[in-house]
Amino acid sequence: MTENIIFKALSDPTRRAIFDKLAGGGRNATALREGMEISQSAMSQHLSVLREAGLVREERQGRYVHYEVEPQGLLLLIRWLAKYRTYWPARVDALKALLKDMDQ
Amino acid sequence: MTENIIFKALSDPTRRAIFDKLAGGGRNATALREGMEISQSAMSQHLSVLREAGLVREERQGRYVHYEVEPQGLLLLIRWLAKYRTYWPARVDALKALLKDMDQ
DNA sequence: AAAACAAATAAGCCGATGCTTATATGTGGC
DNA sequence: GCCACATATAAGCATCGGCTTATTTGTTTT
Repeated sequence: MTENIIFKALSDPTRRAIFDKLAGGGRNATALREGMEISQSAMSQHLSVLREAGLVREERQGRYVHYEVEPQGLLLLIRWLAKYRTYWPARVDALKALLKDMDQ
Repeated sequence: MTENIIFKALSDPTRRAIFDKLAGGGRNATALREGMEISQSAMSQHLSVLREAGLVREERQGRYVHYEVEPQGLLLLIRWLAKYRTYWPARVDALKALLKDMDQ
């Protein structure tokens, strides 16, 4: 689960869209395809890449496979970004929201 | 300067290494190459990609071109990550350090 | 002006990547 | 067992991406 695999996995917009959908709630591959104009095979391959990168976890449930975001998945990316926090813009909405979330 | 261009730019390990070097201090392309076993042309092309992604800024200084990290560059990546903060592991060293930095 | 050096660009090569279609594997219901 | 459905995998194709070499552009020095 190297940093590089994660960046590669997230470098494709379709995979980021899939990840985003999963972040809104775990579901199976068929449900993921809804409204996405993507073949069954392509979806399966994308999910495989996301899983290899540790961004997604899967669990078989009967004849479906349930996918969901792996909470540890973004860790390396967070660490990578944190290395450069001297370069983060000082006042960023996202940061403020993040702070509010964490400050407890 | 779309999100996608940034992810693509950072998906290459050589470019992340270049960015990392620049984060340690701005310098020109020749200096960047030191200890990196990369051709002049390849370096120039990588820097071009980083610049297009808004991660790096350049300024001509005589016959050298000085490159440095563009402070706004990581903004979109930060925003992207912040979207998924419900999935961030609660106790992360990087986060704690970040908090300490920001909480003032 | 000419030579020397820094960087950018052009063109081509080749491996990586995302897609397609076709087929295989897994699982539940009849 | 057999069929239907969910997902994975194989194989091939087209495009993309990072590299190379060669050349061009820009700037300083003499």
